[in-house]
Amino acid sequence: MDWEIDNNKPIYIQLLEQIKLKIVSGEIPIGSKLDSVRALAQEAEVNPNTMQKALSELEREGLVFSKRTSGRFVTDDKERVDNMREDMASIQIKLLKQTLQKLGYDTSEIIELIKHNLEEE
Amino acid sequence: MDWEIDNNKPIYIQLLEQIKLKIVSGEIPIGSKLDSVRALAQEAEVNPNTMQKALSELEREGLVFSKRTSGRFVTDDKERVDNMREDMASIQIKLLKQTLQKLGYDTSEIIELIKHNLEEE
Amino acid sequence: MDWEIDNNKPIYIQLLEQIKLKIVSGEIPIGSKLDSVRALAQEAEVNPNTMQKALSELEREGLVFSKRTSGRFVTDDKERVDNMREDMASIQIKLLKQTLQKLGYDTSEIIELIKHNLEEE
Amino acid sequence: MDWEIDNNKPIYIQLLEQIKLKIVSGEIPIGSKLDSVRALAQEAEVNPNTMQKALSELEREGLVFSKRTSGRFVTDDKERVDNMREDMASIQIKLLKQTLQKLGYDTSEIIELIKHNLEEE
DNA sequence: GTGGTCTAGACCACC
DNA sequence: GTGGTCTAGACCACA
Repeated sequence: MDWEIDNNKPIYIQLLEQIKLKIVSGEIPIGSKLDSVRALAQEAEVNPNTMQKALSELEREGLVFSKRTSGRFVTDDKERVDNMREDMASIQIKLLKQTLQKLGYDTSEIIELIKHNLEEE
Repeated sequence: MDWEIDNNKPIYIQLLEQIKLKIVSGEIPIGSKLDSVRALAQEAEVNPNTMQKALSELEREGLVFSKRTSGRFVTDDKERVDNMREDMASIQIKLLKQTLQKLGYDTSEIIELIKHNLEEE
Repeated sequence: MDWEIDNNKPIYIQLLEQIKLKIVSGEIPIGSKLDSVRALAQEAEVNPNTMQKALSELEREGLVFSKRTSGRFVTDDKERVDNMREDMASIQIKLLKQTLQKLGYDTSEIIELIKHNLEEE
Repeated sequence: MDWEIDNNKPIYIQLLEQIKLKIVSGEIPIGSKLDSVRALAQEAEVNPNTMQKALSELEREGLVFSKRTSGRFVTDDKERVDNMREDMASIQIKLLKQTLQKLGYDTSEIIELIKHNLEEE
């Protein structure tokens, strides 16, 4: 697992987001066991408390659950994960649309812009 | 000018972004005079210092300049504003692309998704 | 750290300049940790906000970066610091040259003048 | 007379400095009559009050004097002007020396630097 | 009246 | 404890 941490956002949020992305994208399969907090923390070079906070948050969101003694697991609720993936995509796209509209682009221009930007490189 | 402030981001950043959007979208015309710091602060119901900070940032970005005793003005450099508009759009689109890729969508899926989401509503 | 504040310039600019000088001259080593905003402010006998403003500027210039909870550090980019040192010197010299030219001295006179003034004392 | 005004310094200071330079450099000859405040203000595109302030200041410094009804004149005290020219040069050079020393250059390095910078271009 | 600076003091999230 | 943000209120030079 590769981690990218910068100083502009709370670290635990960054951890949270990156784990979340890996779960919904399937890079971390549903039902699989996560490494220990300590191991993850070491890997990401953060304080274990910080990693702990990220995981607790994921638990709150239902993406992850812990079995008392055997560790933490990714939820095995495929539907939930799939929905989340679609929702995240949909939300991002709508936010983009909003922003571009505020910038004064109309719908047809937006489509043009996106095509142009997606194609290049 | 209408202001929307929430608690998820520093206020001065939100002010900054909203003014910026209005400038690049043309809602505030290039070369025009802005209201005084105090007036804007009152309108947005924030402390004058906070508004000042937002405007200073805009000044750093070259979107705005101040004449010490006669007020603050939007730059009259049309090209700069236009470029900034395009850049902002382009950056947003690329960020979306990145996020969707991290979510595991490939380029053709991304295009499908966007079409689907833009058309609805 | 010794501070010299007068009333001819904004305080935060003076703080900024003095810290900058100490960094580029190596008096404050690259990569080292700065005292906390509060400590520095107390030392310089200014309001913490004023010191904060000075440090934020330095951060904008890339000479310093902050880790939100562990403090502020001098950049460890030696090249950047060295370049800045050279640039600052070069700029000062060119400004001097300009001024002396405006005073009506030609290049050879300028060299004479400088020699004369540098040697004495 | 060509004027360069920016927004980073008090305008009257900029006017003052530019007139002063032109007097000590001889561009405006000693004993000569200055244009009227109104004419100068128009030329420099500033408020007459501002130009007035600059000239008053020059008067205080003894570089300029006014004859009740016939206008303002540059002092005809050649020695004073010459001294001022030399002093200004000398002060600038000493300031440069100080700055470079604070940047950590020793005297021989300073000479090298200056040679290098003066020769180029 | 304008932008700009400064202080004092408070609060917050983060680690 | 750290940096960061925000408010309230004051003062200044400039035009």
